[in-house]
Amino acid sequence: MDGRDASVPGGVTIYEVARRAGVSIATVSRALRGTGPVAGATREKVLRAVEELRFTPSRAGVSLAEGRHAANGIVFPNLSGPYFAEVLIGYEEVTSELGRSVIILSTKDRGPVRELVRELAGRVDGLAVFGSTVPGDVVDELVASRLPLVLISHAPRPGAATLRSENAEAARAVATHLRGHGHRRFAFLGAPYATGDDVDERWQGVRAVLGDAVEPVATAEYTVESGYQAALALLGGAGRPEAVICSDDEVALGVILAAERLGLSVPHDVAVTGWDDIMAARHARPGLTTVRQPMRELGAQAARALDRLIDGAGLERSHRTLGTELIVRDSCGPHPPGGH
Amino acid sequence: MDGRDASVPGGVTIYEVARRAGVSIATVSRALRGTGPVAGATREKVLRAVEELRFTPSRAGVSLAEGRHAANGIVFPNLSGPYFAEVLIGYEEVTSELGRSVIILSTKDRGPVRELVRELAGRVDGLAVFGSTVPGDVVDELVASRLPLVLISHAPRPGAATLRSENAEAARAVATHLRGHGHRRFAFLGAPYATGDDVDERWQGVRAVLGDAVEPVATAEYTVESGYQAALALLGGAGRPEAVICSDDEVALGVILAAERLGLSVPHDVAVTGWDDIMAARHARPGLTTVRQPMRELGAQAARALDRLIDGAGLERSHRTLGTELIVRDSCGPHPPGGH
DNA sequence: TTCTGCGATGTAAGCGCTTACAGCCAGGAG
DNA sequence: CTCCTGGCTGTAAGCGCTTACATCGCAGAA
Repeated sequence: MDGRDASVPGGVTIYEVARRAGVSIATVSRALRGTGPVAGATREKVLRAVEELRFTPSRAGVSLAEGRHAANGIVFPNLSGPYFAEVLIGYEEVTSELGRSVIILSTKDRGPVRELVRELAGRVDGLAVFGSTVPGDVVDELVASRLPLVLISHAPRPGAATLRSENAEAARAVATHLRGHGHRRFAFLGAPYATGDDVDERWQGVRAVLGDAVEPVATAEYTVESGYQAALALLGGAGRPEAVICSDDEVALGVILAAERLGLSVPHDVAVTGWDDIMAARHARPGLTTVRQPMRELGAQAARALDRLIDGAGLERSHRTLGTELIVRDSCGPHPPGGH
Repeated sequence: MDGRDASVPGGVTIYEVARRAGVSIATVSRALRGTGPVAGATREKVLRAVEELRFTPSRAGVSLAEGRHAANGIVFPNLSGPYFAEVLIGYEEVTSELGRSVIILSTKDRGPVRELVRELAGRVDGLAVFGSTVPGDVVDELVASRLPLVLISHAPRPGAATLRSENAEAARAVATHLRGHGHRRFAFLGAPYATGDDVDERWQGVRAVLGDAVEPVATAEYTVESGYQAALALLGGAGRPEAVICSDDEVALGVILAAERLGLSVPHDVAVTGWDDIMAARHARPGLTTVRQPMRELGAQAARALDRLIDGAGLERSHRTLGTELIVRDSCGPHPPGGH
């Protein structure tokens, strides 16, 4: 006679538990949540009935009565590379610890993003959104709706908390380091980028140091494949740059493969740097010089910021920037032995 | 205490829309959902009011009234490597197309898995669960609760649909191919494994062909790092195997790195194979011979199977196996030029 | 003209839960 | 012996929505 216990349709309800335990539904609720006093013997009866009927409170009923969903959302473009996945790991871990579920939404190759985001917004208490995954006016709408909102890797925006890693300074460090190796002609691989996004900031930082010596080059996506393709063209032609600064580790790994394919040695013939310090950067041959970005921490902090916004009644609209670190390996140029 | 927000985040309710449009809430609902007839002019008024008030129906209210959550869950151990992420991509895409949200739960390093899974089960219409992420009795409980359930990469289990990729046959193909290269002493890298899971099936297949010529070797995890560590020990010692069959591409990439570190040439000194055909397998040097597993398709089919279970009233409890394909590259041994 | 049929709309009953409030029943104080 | 107090429990009012059913006009049929 046990029906479904874990879902709305046809599930065991609190009324059945109450009847079985011989108490009222209020008592069942109090016994289960620990709100209000319940006599020991009564609690026993209730718990037994719950066990026997495999009762789990209907989430929809609870949400409606409590006025909260106990769920947070996160919107990202895709999950193909390590970057978004790592951020998601951090986000899910903290959100889960805070007693909320995580609802995901991927926007890549998705038509009705506006509708999907609205739908998502309607079932969460707060939302984390990666920059450039959602049209600006949709973000405006979210802000206007006063939904607790954290924008990740997005330029500071009034009305929403933003969280990102430091870009410009690290980009200058990369450029300076490369110039220290004696390189003179540079390419920055990673466009197209939108004003104010991470890649744009990196480009601005690089440009600030290298000026006209660096040329921006577009890639189709931030993947090994597109880095490879772009690099084949870039390195195969005349006027090959001495160093390629990539906006992303995966692109950089593609560049290294292309160089190898073209018979060029990295870093001797061409230096390469990446960004993010994904796992593969350490294992690549040569080891990829890159900028370490605290990906999981980004997700974790987004989750915590959201939590604060949610029960802090939306007062704190902070803009936080996490530190990054230049990780020098072998792909950027020869280093004295023992240096690491 | 009377709450500040009378409602689930979002604030504006169907009542306000109705008042503003000068109609009843029933009409608003009908106009929005397209159920029942609504005069053109009325619909206009309603839509305008909705627009002006930025109304989004409260999901909890809808769920309660409809008796469904319009959300499906997925439980995986972690999201670190490409495997689970790829499956998740396929799952999310299809689930989203079917008009449901995706709620995720990661179990790795999580204490109260039982509670978390129960909680999740209470807010979804169906659940996809990777094998070995959840204790057996919790699975039993889910089955008993009659929640639509798809077990991914799990041995067929009465009461739940299961979905996996073919393992044993492909494993035999790998073993046979390696033997064709003339290798004699093998190691299988990837334990510890549980009876009936993917890795166990692969091991059984390999063993069926190679018998005592293959020795199982444990790795701590399925990561590059642990493959690397395990291989350092395995290849550094005496009696080094001529071929290492890995249960996972990431482990295999770690083995290749370890071989390089030890000054061994792949495949000349030691052959290596992987499993999954992740992106990096193609880009590795040498290219990694592996078994292609349709990761996204696994997720997509899980989503579709779940959908069928949900509105098919749980009739179809299927056990499906997706085909895999041996992908021969250079890491398994020398091939005649122009071969593959 | 009266009646019928049907499109358009409103009314109200839930969906499963939480919780303010009221009621009840000891036992101790006065 | 009465009154009060405080612990325990029940009653019932929502939470925001969907939808069966009732109602109301109005057009076309008789």
